Parts: sequence; structure tokens; C-alpha cells
Amino acid sequence: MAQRTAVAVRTRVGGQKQPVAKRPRLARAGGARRGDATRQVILDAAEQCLAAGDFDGVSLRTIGEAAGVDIALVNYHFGSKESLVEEVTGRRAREVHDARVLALEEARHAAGTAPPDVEAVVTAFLQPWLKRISSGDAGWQNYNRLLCRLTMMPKYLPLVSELLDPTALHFINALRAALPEASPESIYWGYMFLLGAVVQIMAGTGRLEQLSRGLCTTDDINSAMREIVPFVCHGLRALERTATEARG
Amino acid sequence: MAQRTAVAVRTRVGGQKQPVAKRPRLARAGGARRGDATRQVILDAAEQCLAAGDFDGVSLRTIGEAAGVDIALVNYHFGSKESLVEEVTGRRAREVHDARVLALEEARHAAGTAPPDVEAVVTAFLQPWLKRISSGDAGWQNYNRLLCRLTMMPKYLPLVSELLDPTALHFINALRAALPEASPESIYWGYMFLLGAVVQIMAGTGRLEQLSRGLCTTDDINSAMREIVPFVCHGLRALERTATEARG
DNA sequence: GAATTAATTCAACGAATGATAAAGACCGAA
DNA sequence: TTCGGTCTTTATCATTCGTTGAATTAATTC
Repeated sequence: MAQRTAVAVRTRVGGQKQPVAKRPRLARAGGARRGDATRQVILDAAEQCLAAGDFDGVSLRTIGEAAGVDIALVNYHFGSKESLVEEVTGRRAREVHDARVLALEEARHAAGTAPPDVEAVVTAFLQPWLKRISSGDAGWQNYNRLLCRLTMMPKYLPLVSELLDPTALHFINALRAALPEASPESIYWGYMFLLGAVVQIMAGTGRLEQLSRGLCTTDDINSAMREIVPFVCHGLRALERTATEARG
Repeated sequence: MAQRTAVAVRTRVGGQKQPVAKRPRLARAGGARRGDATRQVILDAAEQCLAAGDFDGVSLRTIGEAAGVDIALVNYHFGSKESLVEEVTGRRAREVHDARVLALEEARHAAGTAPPDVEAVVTAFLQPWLKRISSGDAGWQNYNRLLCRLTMMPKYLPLVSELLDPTALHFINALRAALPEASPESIYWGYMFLLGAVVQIMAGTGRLEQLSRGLCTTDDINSAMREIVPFVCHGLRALERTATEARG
């Protein structure tokens, strides 16, 4: 098998490379196109596969097979493997960003004239996220793991930055207002601690379950919030305290 | 080109698969073998490459080229790509584990009869790690990123568990003694928070630098410790407090 | 219904991958 | 020197990868 047919003369017309932009340009009146369902199926399958294996390890054939579509369709709809991963991550990133900003706005209204306190900011940051993680849609854990892996690969820093910076700057500002005594540097550190602590544990790595031999689980959002929020909030307040000590 | 020679008849003697164990079994008297230098060079190059790209994306050819050795040597010394990554991670894991256990022992001696407090345990956990990270040896950041990515891939959970569980259980015990009021569950959560917060920020992802536009940096171990230790310790103590509140 | 456009399928391309067999180079011991 | 084992090189294997041209089917427009 795998015998190459001796004929197979293929005239390549255009010598140039043009690996992108195959998707038609105009949307239909109603907005929904015929291939939109296919796009969604591919995105879902890609997300699932990419969260399991790593980027280069997951082949378009695997994704296509999981989605039940032909391989060539992936390239037809997304142009390349690279832009596929961008759409996979961007889809989730936009949704959770919007929900977080909305939650923060609500916290601002609830707080009245004063800025929301640390608990309110942290809750606005975590609630939309954890709610989705424990919604039963495994896609959110897949997304978290994928994003965390991308963060750990320097060459994806621009993509990660594009995906996460808007949210980060938004909540760093809110934290600054909630912790007026903390130095600007400490706020950045604190935000990274907050993010790291939660990502690591809520990405569905199975580490918590394995270490505790089933005693703990990340499935229940309420118990998760009960552990996470106090840890993070007290940690953040400590940054304010050390700043005061350093000054005094 | 890439024209297959029509002859090229190769009799495969053993039909079975035996992809492993090419390395000779016995060590020489002096301990040092002729190929040990080669092994080290390959391990270093592999670590560097694996931290940049992802596991399946980095080819043995890339690693061999970076190490300045022939590709076949990689398979000769390590048997397969998979066992190469195990050796790469195991080498660092053992070193930092031993250093941490030693630091914890010293903290126990310093504390006398009472168990070391939270600050002492956390410092024993972080100091050996951060010292290596900011030692100038970029290999430690590479190792951190690689390990974090492996943690985010379910199929590597057994390997990650083998690498990290000994350290984890060691320090979870110490934390339990330092936080007698906290529930067993909270200790597991707290350890994961501790690990996550620090890994995320000390893996050299560049996120902290990017977000703070250069205001913060993870290069200086002293300033890093000054931010991390208070955050983590106050967070851990908060777990104890919530447990008391829940009980009362 | 014809023409046009979008979506899908099929088959193959060239390039790169991990692996290995076979032969050569090196080296200490007899 | 010769021998036996360790280490290295060469050349190639079968397989899989991302991508693409061309043909086919389905939907929309005139």
C-alpha cells in the first residue's frame, strides 16, 4: 500500500503561496449561512482535541474525524490550522470577557459611590468563569487548559495577550481602586497570583482530585468559590499591608 | 527529488516491535561512560526546545541539531521521544525536590519542638525553586513551562503525578501542621493555590512584564519573594479562618 | 429552468516525522 | 595487535502531516 502512482502529473497553475482567505466575503441577508453549522461543529471538535493533545500533535485529520466532516473542509472554512486555533480561543475569550465586564458593572452599581471592594471585584472576576466551568459544558475546561498551555509557549504570547489583556487591564484597574494602599507593582503581581491560582485548579487537570484522593473536587462551584475567594482576597489585602509596612 | 529507489528491498528480521532499551545495561567502573556527555548535551537541548514549542511540534531532528549531534543518537541513548521527555523532566524534578525537602528539614530544626509556621513552610517550598529560576540558568524556566504544559494535558497526568506527588504530599503534611484549624480539604485547595499562583508567574511567560509594561519583573528573586510570600501566607491563613467560621 | 455561487468531497502533493538496520569509528582490555 | 563492546554515522523506512486542485453537489438568484 501507500504505493505512489507513477503517473500523477499535476500541473500547479499558480506558483505563489496563498494559504488564506478562502471563505466567501459576504454574509447573507438573514446572517446565517449554509456552512455556519459546519463551522461550529469543527470549532467544537477542534477545541476538544486541542485541549487533550498539544497543538502540533493534534492533526486536522483527527479534528475532522471528530467533527464528522472532511479534512479539506477545515482548510476551506478556516484557511489554516493557525487561524483555526485563533477562532477556537477567541470564541470563548469574548464570551467570558463580556460576562466579566458586565458583572463588574453590576458590582459598581451595587457599591454606589465607593468603588467595589476586593471581594466584589474578585467575585465579578470569578463568578462568570466558574459558572461556565461547572455548567456541564466540558468545553470551558478544555478552553482553560488550552489557554494555559498557550500561555506557556512564548511564541503564542501575542495571541494570549490579545485574548486576555482587555480583561486583565479592566480588573487591574478595579483592584487598584479596591486596594488604594497597595503599590502599582503589587497590583500586577496580585492579579497574576489571582489568575494563576484559579487557572491551575479550575482547568480540570485532575491534580486536586488525585492529590486529595477524591476528597476534594472542582465540580461544585459553590464549594470552589468558598475556598478560592477567601484565599485570594486575603492574599490581595496582604499586598496592601506590606506596602504600608515598607513605606512606614 | 524524494524519488524512491525502486530496489530498496529491506528484510525486516524481527517482525515484533521493540522500540525501547537500546542503552547498554551496565555502568563502567569509574561511573562515567563515554556517551554521558552526549546524553547531557541532548537533554539540555531537548529541554530548551520542548519549552519553546510543544511536545509533538518539536522534532528529534530539531533537538539533535540544537545539540549538535546526529538524530539517530537521540534514539540510541533514550530509546524513544517519550522517554526523552521523561528524563528531561525527571532530572530537574529530582533536584528541586531534594532541595525542598532539605529546606523543610532545616525549618523543622529551626522551629524546635513546634512545627514550622506557614511562612517557614512556604519559604522552604519557594526558596529552592526561585533561587534556581533566577540563577541565570534559563533551563529552570524552561522546565517550569514544560511541566505546566504537561499538567494541562490529561494524558500526561501519570507522569506529572510521579514527578510532583512526593513533593506535594511532603508539604501538604507540613501545611497541615502549620494550620491545625484548617480542614483537610482546605489544605489541598491551599496547596494548589500556592502552586498555581507561583507557577503561573515564575514560568517566564512574559505576561507580568507585558501587562505591567515593564514595571514588574520576575528576574529579581528578592522582590518576587517579597510579593509572593505575604500573598500566599495570608491566603493560606484565610483557609483556617473560614474553617473556624463554618464550624462556629 | 438556467446561471451563479457556496459547500463539500475526493485524491493526491511534497515535506517532514519517529524510528531503525547496518556499517564504521573509537577505545580499553587481553 | 587483536578483540569486544560502546558510541556514532549513514541511509532509508513507512507513516503522517498540512495543504491544495479539481470535480461534485446543493442552494440561491435571475
